[in-house]
This record gives sequence, structure tokens and C-alpha cells, in this order.
Amino acid sequence: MTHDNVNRRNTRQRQVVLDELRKLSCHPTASELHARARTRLPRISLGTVYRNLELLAELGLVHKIETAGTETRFDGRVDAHYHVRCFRCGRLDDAPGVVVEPLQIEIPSVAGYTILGHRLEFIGICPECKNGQGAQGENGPPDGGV
Amino acid sequence: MTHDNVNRRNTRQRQVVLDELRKLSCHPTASELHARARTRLPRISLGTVYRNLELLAELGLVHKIETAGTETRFDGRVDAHYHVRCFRCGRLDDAPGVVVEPLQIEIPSVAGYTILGHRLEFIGICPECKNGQGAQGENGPPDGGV
DNA sequence: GTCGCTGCAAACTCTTTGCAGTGCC
DNA sequence: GGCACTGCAAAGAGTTTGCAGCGAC
Repeated sequence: MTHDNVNRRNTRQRQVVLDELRKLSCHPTASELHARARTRLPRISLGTVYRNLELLAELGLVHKIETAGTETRFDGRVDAHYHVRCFRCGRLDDAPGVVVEPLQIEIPSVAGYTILGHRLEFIGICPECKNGQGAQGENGPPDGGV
Repeated sequence: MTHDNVNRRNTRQRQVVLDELRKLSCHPTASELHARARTRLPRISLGTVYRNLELLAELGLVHKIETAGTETRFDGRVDAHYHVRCFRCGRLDDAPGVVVEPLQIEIPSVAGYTILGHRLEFIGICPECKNGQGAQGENGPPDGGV
């Protein structure tokens, strides 16, 4: 948004943030990612993690996922796919193999909007929470959705 | 969540918040609702608006919509329906007549999750923003979704 | 050597909460 | 009248930003 094709420098911090994000199949929050990055760069700051995630998102290398729940989560995959969220602990995973393309076209005009895309999120309960071992996160139920 | 079937009092503030929310076809943030409530109760506080929205949501009279964007929005409709979000100004409206029920069942098990429901949000550009009159809200593009 | 990037800390935004007084039932 | 609710203001979470120094190119 703010930046464009300015000269970028390939800093160690930037590499570590991207690398750690891509390692994960689930989608961490900025502070979870900060914790992971710290194991490799102990002095990396949370602000730097945010700045790099923002920048990587602008470059199209990662996705910001701002779905239900208070904290923004980040995704190292940038191809079209959906997510499953645990309504109990807030954990977010990929919903593999599911793509409902036609939806985009089925809704030509809603309330005067021009539709550009859609976002689909499944709500469920994750394996850990099923077994009562859940993190019991205080995100709380994201209202049940639909 | 915290409360249950405790004795509730039908205060003027509570009525005004619910009434103003139901009047709207689009889905306001807490502070937008606060502004509206203030025209009828000039001394109503933002804290009270939040407390009442939270309570009304627990009672199932309104819905919290915590999807993309930083601010939680609220919905006076509680039946199943989807939303359209303007990626430019963040405005949120109903997507009328669209219900894709089968989706709920099509995904029996994803990554070990038990699926309970889904949430579908269309991303587009609202009439005002199309004409360049948009609020140019600083929510910023919610990442484009899918 | 330049200037984009970093760590740090303070600031900001949205939401929640503690408290003493108010008014619904 | 009791006690759920209110206004106010301060506290919390998550995120952003200003600044002086650092280090990639």
C-alpha cells in the first residue's frame, strides 16, 4: 500500500520471518511467529516481525488472514484455498482440496456491490480441543458464523 | 458466556442499542452504533454500548461479526445469511438470498477437525467507493480473501 | 557511503473492566 | 429497596510508529 517497488534489502530478519512462516502448516499470529523467530535471532523485535509481515504481504509472498478472532494470522501459502478455525482455541489450519470457484460468479451484484471474490472459513473443533487438551484460548466462539 | 439466565433489566440504553442496530441494513461498528445511540441518549457511554452488544449477542438477539478488518461489527439479523464487504472502505452489508447449505456437509473432516459450520463473506467494492465517494476507510484491503 | 532496516519504547486503536452512583423491577 | 446497570476513566490487548544507530548493497 504505502511502499511499492522501492529497493528492498534482504535482511536476515526478513528471511527468518518468511522461512519460519513457510515451515508451518497452521497459521500463526504475529507474536507466535516472533517467538519462533527468536529461537534463531534472539534480539529480533515484535515490531520488526510486524513490519516484515506487512511488507511480505504487500509483495504477495504471504497472506494476512484477518478472519474472526482478535489477532491477525499469517499464511505462507498464497494460492487460493480455504481455512478451518477451531471455535474453541482459535487455531487456524488449511482446508485442503476444497475450492468452490463458481461462487464468485453466482452473485453478480449484491446491494450494488461489484463482487471481486469471496472468503470461506469452516468453523469446527480441532483434534486437541476434542480431547479436552485444547489451549482453551480466550478468543471465544467466533459467533458461529453463517 | 459469562452470564446466563440471570435477571435482566430492560434499560433504556439496552432498548436504544438494539433498536438502532435493527434499523440498519448494513452492519455498524460499536462506535458507529454509539454515535447513533447518542442522538437519542446523549450521555450513553461507549462502554455501555459494548456491554449491551455483548449481552444481546449472548441472548442470541444480535450477532457479532468478527471477520476481516480490525473492528468488530454487529448484525441485528440472527438468521443464516452471508455478508459482502467493501475492500476499500470496510463497509459490510447483507448478501441477500444466498445460502449454500450443502457446504456444511461436504467437508466431513479436515485435518482432524469436526466441522460445525462455515462462514462465507464476499469481497467487493461498494457503490459509493465505485464512484470515488468512498469513506476511504483505513481498514485497508482485507488481503483479498481466498 | 547511503539509506532501508532494526531494536526499543512510546503511542494508538479498539475493547474490557473497576468503581461508585442510578434507576428498573 | 436490592442489585443489575450506568457513566466515567483507567487498564488491556494487539498493532503501529518515531528515532537513532546498524548493516546490506
